[in-house]
Amino acid sequence: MSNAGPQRKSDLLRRFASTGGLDAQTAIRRENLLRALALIAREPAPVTRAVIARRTGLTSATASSLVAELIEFGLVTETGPAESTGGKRATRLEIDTETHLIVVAVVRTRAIDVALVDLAGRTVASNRVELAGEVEVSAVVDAVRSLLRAEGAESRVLAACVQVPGVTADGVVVDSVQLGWFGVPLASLLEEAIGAPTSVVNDVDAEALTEAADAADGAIRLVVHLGEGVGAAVTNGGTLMAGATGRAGEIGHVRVVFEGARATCRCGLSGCLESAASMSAMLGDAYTDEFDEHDTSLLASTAESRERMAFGARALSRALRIMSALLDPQEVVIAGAAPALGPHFLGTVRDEFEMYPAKGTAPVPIRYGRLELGRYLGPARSALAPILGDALPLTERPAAGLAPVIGEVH
Amino acid sequence: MSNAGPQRKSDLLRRFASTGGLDAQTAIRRENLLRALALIAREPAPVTRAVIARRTGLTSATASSLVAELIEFGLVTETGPAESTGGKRATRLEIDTETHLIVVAVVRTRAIDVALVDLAGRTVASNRVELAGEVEVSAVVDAVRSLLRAEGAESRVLAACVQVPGVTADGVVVDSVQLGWFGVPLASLLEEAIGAPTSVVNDVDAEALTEAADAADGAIRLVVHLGEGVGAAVTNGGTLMAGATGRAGEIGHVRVVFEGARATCRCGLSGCLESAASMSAMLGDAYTDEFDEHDTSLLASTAESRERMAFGARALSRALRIMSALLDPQEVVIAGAAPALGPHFLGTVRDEFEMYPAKGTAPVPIRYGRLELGRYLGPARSALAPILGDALPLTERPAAGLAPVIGEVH
DNA sequence: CAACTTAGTTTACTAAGTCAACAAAGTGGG
DNA sequence: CCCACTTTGTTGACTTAGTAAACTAAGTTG
Repeated sequence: MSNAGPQRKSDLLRRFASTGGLDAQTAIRRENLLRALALIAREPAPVTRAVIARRTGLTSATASSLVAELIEFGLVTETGPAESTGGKRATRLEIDTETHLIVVAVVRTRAIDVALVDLAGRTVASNRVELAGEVEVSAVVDAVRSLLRAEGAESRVLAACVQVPGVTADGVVVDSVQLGWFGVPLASLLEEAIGAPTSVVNDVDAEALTEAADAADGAIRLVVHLGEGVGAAVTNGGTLMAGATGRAGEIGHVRVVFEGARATCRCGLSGCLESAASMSAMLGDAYTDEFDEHDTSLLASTAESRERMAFGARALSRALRIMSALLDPQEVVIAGAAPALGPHFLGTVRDEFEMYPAKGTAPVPIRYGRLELGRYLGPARSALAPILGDALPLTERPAAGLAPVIGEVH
Repeated sequence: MSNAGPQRKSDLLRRFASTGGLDAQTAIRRENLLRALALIAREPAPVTRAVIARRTGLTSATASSLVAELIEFGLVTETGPAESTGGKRATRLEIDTETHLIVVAVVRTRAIDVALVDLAGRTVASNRVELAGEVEVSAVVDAVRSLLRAEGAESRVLAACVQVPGVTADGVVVDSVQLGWFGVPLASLLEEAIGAPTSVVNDVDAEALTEAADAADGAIRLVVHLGEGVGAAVTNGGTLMAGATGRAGEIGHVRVVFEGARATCRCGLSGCLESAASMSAMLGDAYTDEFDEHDTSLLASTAESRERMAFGARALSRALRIMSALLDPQEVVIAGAAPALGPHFLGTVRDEFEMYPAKGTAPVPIRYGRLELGRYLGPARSALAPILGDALPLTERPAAGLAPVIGEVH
């Protein structure tokens, strides 16, 4: 780290931040830099300058020049020589995890989690601030500032993202009933406080992006979130399909049960997917906002709860059949708190799904969301998206034995 | 037309045909050429070099150079001066309809339609060849050759597309039960015969592309095709979403009717969407392969047929509710032979759709496919896609009073 | 150890942008 | 009516970032 952080960072932002007014020449250079970066980040085998040249079709001279710039920016480092393949040994390239950090803040109704994530996706520091009453916007800024100061990382922040429950658009929390926030320009507030570009993301979208982390270009993935309600998201490559009015995925109140609908849904109608397949519908009072996804003790304890889950699985698979026939996705992910329902529920959904195999459709793997990926990857990816697109998958597992520091920070 | 066709054409193909081995510099030039071309084709107001410079953010020097090249290629022409806006009068630019032509062949079970379409989307010549027995591959080549000779247009063909019923992939008719063709490399056969790049497209996909003709970037459209079966397609901007295994849109045999399913579907199961909402299911024997979409005489004549249509509308709207909640599309298009079902059917679908408005979703316009756009636009767009992307919308209406020449050509 | 391979850099060249000056052809006020 | 001002489009000098090919560096293998 010969070159100081802030210097390097502003160069980087100038090169990558798509402020619209990019001229054509720098745009293509940006494209090539990102292609090289994506290769280094995603390829399982060691990547060298020669590999970049071969895989991108660029000349080795260009590959060298791209790598030089990526190293200059603190995005990539050389990590010793690779084995020879019959000639001079190549120099391994890896993502630089020492220079830049991503700030992630997850705002919940009773707590704020703040984390620092490196460019490989490892959580290098985290902290939870418990909250007494309502969530104030300033509490988010304070929580972030505290952790940065504690880690001495103020100058290493490349980008930040705040995850909130509710409707978000363009850095603004448009409508969050859970937090009581309406029209809060959260991104610009935090941006001013920490001096790094900040994005704001919805919790369901963040989760879908986490699941789509290693997506190849053009891969379609259908993510269904089960929580208090039911939502869905479609990811195309590494990006979300937002829909014409930004309301794609609102499948919770679509009617799927036409006979034997249990009760009226909170929306006023009956037979909604949500009233059958949400966590609340299946677990009743056992499911709360602070539900622990790893606790499976409450499940399937009574005949009634088993029956509820079977009913929910049936309703869910109905919706899944249509959606997956339409999109022919790579896979279907059932995320949110659903993994806590255990293998039996997933099995039931699969069985129901395959009970009516639609002619002409391909079999689709259905799996649970990967809780072990950690909750910070989706927002971290969102933070980087405006700068580096989805070049960095951030799929590295969290470092073993790193327990989050729980407690107040002032 | 000072510069002869073939010369110009090969230059054009060299510049645009994405043979993969494009180097980075020519790639960006290609991009800019297409941006300029798309502006000229799509903008309602007259486009000039100055407009291109302003809208693309490129300098006026670059805009001039781009336009010069487009004119050289026979894609654009100057059409007189525009009004002054306080200074020198600009030169209007329009798509050149005199130089290049697109060949479209539509293969049906008993006839082949061939058409020549100009770059504005106008059908400038067409012919139908009625067939006695089975459709031979050579008949397609002959039909195209005949029309080209009759019009003296052999050297003006920029690209071609053949539309066939059945499964197609990469220029090959993989499986067409209707034609009895399996693994026919149709594209390369015709390409050799006429010396222009040729693509092969499925009829449902072609239709969806026609409907998405004027799509803005990133616009999501859901097109449902009603014919002998039921299929769907999702278009994102001007391109089709194919799915992980190329089987997106196969919603015909998804179960949507759970109570009171009429009969077993031809797939062996019951309650399929197709068994309720296909044209065959709703019209019975009145619907055949050679159904005339403009003939509405058979419809709703009996109480039973009215009831069948209502049942079909209900089943269809169930599927539509989920799909549109998931994708939040700009609009839903009911295409295929459906427009022949008249306004009453569409009204029923809309009513059923809106009967259970899912909370959180946006209202979606549902409309019939636009038969008046003509059947050649989708394939024509597919023909150009490998060369010009979707720069040219081809949305011009067919020239009034141009009746297709019906009869044998030898 | 010589011959071959592979990695990566250096140098000359090229494509295609930007910038700024300028010519061409209009409009409009005194 | 003429001169100042606008707008369009072109021309030429300069810049960015690519390619191609020669070259250096550092290995492996017969």
